[in-house]
Amino acid sequence: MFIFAENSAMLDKSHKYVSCETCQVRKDSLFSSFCTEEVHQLDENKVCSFYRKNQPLFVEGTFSRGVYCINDGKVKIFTIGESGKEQIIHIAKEGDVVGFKAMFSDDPYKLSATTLEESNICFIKKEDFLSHLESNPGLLQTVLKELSKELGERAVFIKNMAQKSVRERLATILLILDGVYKDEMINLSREDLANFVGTATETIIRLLKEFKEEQLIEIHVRKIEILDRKKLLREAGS
Amino acid sequence: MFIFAENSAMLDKSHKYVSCETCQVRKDSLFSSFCTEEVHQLDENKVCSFYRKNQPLFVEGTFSRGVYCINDGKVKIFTIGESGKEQIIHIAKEGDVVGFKAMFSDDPYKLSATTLEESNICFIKKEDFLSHLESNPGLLQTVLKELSKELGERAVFIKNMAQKSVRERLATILLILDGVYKDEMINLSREDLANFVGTATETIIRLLKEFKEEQLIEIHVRKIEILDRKKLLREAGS
DNA sequence: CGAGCGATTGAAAAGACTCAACCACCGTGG
DNA sequence: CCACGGTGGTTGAGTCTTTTCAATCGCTCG
Repeated sequence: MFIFAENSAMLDKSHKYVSCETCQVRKDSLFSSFCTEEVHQLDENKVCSFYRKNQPLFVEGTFSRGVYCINDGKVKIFTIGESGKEQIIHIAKEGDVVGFKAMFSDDPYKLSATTLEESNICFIKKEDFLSHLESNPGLLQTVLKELSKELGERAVFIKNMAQKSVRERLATILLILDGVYKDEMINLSREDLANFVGTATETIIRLLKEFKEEQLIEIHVRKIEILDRKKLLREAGS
Repeated sequence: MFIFAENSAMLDKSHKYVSCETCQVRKDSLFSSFCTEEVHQLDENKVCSFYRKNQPLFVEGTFSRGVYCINDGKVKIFTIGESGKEQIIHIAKEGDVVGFKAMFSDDPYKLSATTLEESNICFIKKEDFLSHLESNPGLLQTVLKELSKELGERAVFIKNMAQKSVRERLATILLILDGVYKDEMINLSREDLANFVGTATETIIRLLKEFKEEQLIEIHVRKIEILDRKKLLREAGS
């Protein structure tokens, strides 16, 4: 059923204007602390857009004009290496607010963001976001917390990259993705997976096959189903 | 002359109480925007301590009680992997303020900090720091900027770990250390170097030998002198 | 003087990468 | 309706970097 969902109209997405008042994901977002009045202001000034798969939100080297609030869909955050190879740093999902880190310095984006699937994403102008930040101590608190959380996550990421084998890293990343994709199955190209794990796509394919043979995962063409989280965690070596 | 400095009294350090008013490194620190009154307050409440080599400032898993302002010395920031191996994330130097990231969440430290050499370090209590943060928008600005800068640095670090060879990574790290140690020579154990580069100490030794043979560096027992920054940058592949 | 730690070297083994070829699926256009 | 081209996925084989393990060395400290 999962497997064929893609072929049905069930999961088709299209442009829809989402009001912040009724937005289901807002309560988990940076803006969870907003009062009715603030939500209304947010709603007035945002711009809600539909993105197809593989459309960029922003590109490293350019300057921030505002933040992106993901209402629905997934976005990869990555940077490009010398050789042109992407390194994915993070996958953002519904409820995540993306691109606000670059707003606190006058430096250009150090990362790029591109949709991984069809997505509905709202844009909030830099000045609006900053003015909310000034007037709402709760938002500031949340932002500081988020920044510090991400710093911690990246330290762990660095450690994983530095100390774990590719096999362990793949297991780790699959578990992270399991959290991102929640009730859906993981749906990433082999190349994106490789660019997240930091390895070659061939290696990813071979290791996925191993995991499949060991009954840790099931592969449905492009989608990956986690069968045994406990064993996978053991494989991840942490 | 450099080489023998260690044996003379010239570089010996000892405890000294540094007044924030006259502190030479404050102007480059988080507290650069402070007015006379604020500097005075800072001075009143800080505690200045002398640390020998290899003393911890804080340990991952414990809770933050305040921030550490390095007046003199170097501090490694690291996390411990499953196998017990350290992964160094950052080396902090004079003027750096360390440990304030953990203060914005209620989570324990995710990183540890330990001195790499004899150091003079001031401690500012959490409540004092936070109260300055509330009353001084300039400090908040600086903190946000710093957080976003570090997030960017860690993304680059991840990319380097994921995409570069050990040799390239060593070159990269040597250049970073060159910036940290400025006019001094790099002075780290092979093991610390390995834990920064993310490799085995034997590999570090072999690669340092190669770099030495290629006239990129000179090795004075434990200290490393950079001879050719341009070539090293080329080796670093960026 | 002996213990012990950090640095060094050598040799063998393993993990991962590269390259090249091939396959499978999908949408297009004739 | 089918051949075509393109993209993404898969496989195999050979190569190379890096790791691991074991042994040695040199220096410092008690």
